[in-house]
Amino acid sequence: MAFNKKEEFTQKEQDLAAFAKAISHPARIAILKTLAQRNECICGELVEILPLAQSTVSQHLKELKSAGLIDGTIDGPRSCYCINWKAFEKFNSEFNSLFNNLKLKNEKACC
Amino acid sequence: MAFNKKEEFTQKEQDLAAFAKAISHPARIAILKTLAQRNECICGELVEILPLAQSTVSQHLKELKSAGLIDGTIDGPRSCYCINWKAFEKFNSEFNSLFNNLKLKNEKACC
DNA sequence: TTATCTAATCGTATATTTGCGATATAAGAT
DNA sequence: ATCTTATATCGCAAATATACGATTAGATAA
Repeated sequence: MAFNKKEEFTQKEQDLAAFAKAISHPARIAILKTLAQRNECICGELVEILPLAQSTVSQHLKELKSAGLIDGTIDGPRSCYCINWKAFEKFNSEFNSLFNNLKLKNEKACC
Repeated sequence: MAFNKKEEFTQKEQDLAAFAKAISHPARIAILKTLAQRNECICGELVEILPLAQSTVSQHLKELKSAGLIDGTIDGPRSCYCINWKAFEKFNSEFNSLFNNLKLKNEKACC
């Protein structure tokens, strides 16, 4: 691959893609689902729930955090995570404005 | 990496992740956006719009098609693509049932 | 202090993705 | 039949992602 061409696209396209990339692994979906149900969750609980090693879970949490989908705070020797609902709202509204709004106009059959 | 552990998760988690993976690149977002606006589109038009080589665009189209997000038919020497809105509906409803419904109950502040 | 417990990071192996040029295929035009 | 034209596929190189064990760092307990 000569070069990464991602910067050649619009910021909205990159943002949507980045959010989608963050939720593009079942382990991260499972993490978010758990956080959504419990409102907050300790890292160790997630390690017990998921069929993955502690280091791998930690890596997935790091990705979700750096993508802005979750927040985390250190609580003594452990780490507490929760969902950043604002990021989900932003994704939802951009996804809708891009696809769901257009859908209403264009649902006629095609190829 | 010893093994790919994706099959260890639920089917819903895998389906959501697969859809997200399909839209996790700005080029594929741009393709879908164009198809949503025009209802259908010839491959060559997409190649002109995107800052990518023809072979790369073709590859992205293949991924979108095998993920079920678009349909394509051969029209003489060219290929016509359009969005499969059903796939978007399914993603939307699963995404909402997983996150947006829970959000209403759990929006209190946390970590 | 030393020991323990929790979580993050490092190092590494392997798998997958991204991208392009070159080639193949298939339909239409000459 | 040959020449375009449009698209798909192949083959390769480089970049990223996935996963784990080992190690490190930080807080509490003994």
